[in-house]
Amino acid sequence: MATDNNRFQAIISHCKEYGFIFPSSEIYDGLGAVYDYGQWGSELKKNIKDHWWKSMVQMHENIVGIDAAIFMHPTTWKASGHVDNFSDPMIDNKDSNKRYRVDHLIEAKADELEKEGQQEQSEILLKEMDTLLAANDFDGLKTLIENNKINCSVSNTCNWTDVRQFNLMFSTEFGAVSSEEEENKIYLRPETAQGIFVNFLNVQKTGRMKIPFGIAQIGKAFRNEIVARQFIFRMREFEQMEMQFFIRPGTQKQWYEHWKAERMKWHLGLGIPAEKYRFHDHVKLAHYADAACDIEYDFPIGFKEVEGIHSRTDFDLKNHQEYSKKKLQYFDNDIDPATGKPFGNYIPYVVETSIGVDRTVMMILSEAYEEQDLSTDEKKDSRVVLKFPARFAPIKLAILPLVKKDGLPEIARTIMEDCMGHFRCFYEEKDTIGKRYRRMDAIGTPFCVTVDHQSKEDNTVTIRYRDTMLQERIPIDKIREIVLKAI
RNA sequence: GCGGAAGUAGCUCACCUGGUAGAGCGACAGCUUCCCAAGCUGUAGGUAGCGGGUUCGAGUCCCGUCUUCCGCUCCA
Repeated sequence: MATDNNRFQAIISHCKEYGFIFPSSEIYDGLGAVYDYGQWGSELKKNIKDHWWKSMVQMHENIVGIDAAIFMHPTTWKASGHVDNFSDPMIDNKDSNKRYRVDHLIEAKADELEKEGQQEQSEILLKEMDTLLAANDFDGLKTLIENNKINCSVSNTCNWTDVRQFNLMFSTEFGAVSSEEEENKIYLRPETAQGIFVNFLNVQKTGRMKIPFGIAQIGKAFRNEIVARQFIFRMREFEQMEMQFFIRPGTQKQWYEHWKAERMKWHLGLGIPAEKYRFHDHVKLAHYADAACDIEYDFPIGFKEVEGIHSRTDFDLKNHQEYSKKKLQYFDNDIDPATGKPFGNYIPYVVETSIGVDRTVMMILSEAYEEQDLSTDEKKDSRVVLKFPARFAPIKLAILPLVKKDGLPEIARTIMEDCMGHFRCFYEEKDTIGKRYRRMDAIGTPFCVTVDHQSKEDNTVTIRYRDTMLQERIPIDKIREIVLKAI
């Protein structure tokens, strides 16, 4: 793992040095677990998103996309379970460094008291806890723990930190006038999915969508992380590409398996070998799921989750229906072969595929990054090359006059004019040709064409391939076609 | 959160036991060059993370602080 970690660090350095990814607000010492995409990183990321969108939306007649706002009505997060499940006061034991939810800790003590026959004591304890929790009285909660001599089960001591609130969600104030009032508080979405659920009927009706159908979305989400490390793998502000697939109740198992297989096919289609992937089935399921798994990729830091496939049941739509008092149901006219009657009215079940954009970027980078030793007997030589699939490369084509005189730049410029409207090109006339090739390797440009004196005679150039470093002579008017075919 | 290490030019690093900062690469300008980095000339770039202390004098010693990396913990 030690060398793998070096590889991981090398990739991070390379990303910064070659304009892919910078730490956020670096001139102010950075902002924890937030990163900015630079000139080439943003191109790479955009290409990945475009590819996903194309394969999920464009290639499926029954899937459409939306772009919901990041701000949502606060009740959304009550309905989704995010408020209740992820904003509990926590406390750490200083000796064992074990972290507990305060309510769990106290409830366990109450259970214990009850078992010992101290029914009354137990009830008093729980009642006090409820009062303090309702009042957000953290000092009081700590005192309660200490007074009742509640020990950590690992260290068996009562040496506790202060009670702190763990907030999964970022909150902000809605409205220009600042106020202490709670009702002005709204959250930055911690997942994009809810924007799809609250628009379920809008899309279904206006798009005349028939079950089974999907709604896709690419967008930012925000979560406070307990530990924030590992580069862009775990960020506070991140981007998701997800699709919620609405289905008949009872068919969830079959669709879950379908999307598991489909999504893995997509991953293998990136040119990444199968042994770099594995499924990881969730044993402990989130509050909304009846089956869930991750697709994990073998990063330099080990196998880690890139994508999640969840069978979310009707949890979300059912809760939104309850909280909003609006019917979120689908009328299914199709005939059920089992009964000979229409399926009728129901809240659809949902299978979700959710892939992290930033994690995919990191996966593509990890897969592409290669340090090569090109030494011969005469001379030591090496290069760093990013072997991106051509469709993801930030720059598709570099156009290089061999020397910057004798009319060569002029010819190169006409090639530039011809190609720049079709894909990202880069023109460069500085330095020796070898140096320019290597610079392009470092940012993963798949093709370089070089204009030389022969170009003036017969309108040909040499095209040089990034991965093999081989060159061949091609007519100038074929360049565009060759690159377009590859991307 | 705890423990360890490190923070000097864009990058990698040097300055040994305190005396007012240097190299290579890179960048830029030019020369040379007819196909794979490290040929020649020139230029720019650092108040040594930040704050304080000791000292005649600190990058170099001491304290604090911030950031990063490694390990443990945590991971909804």
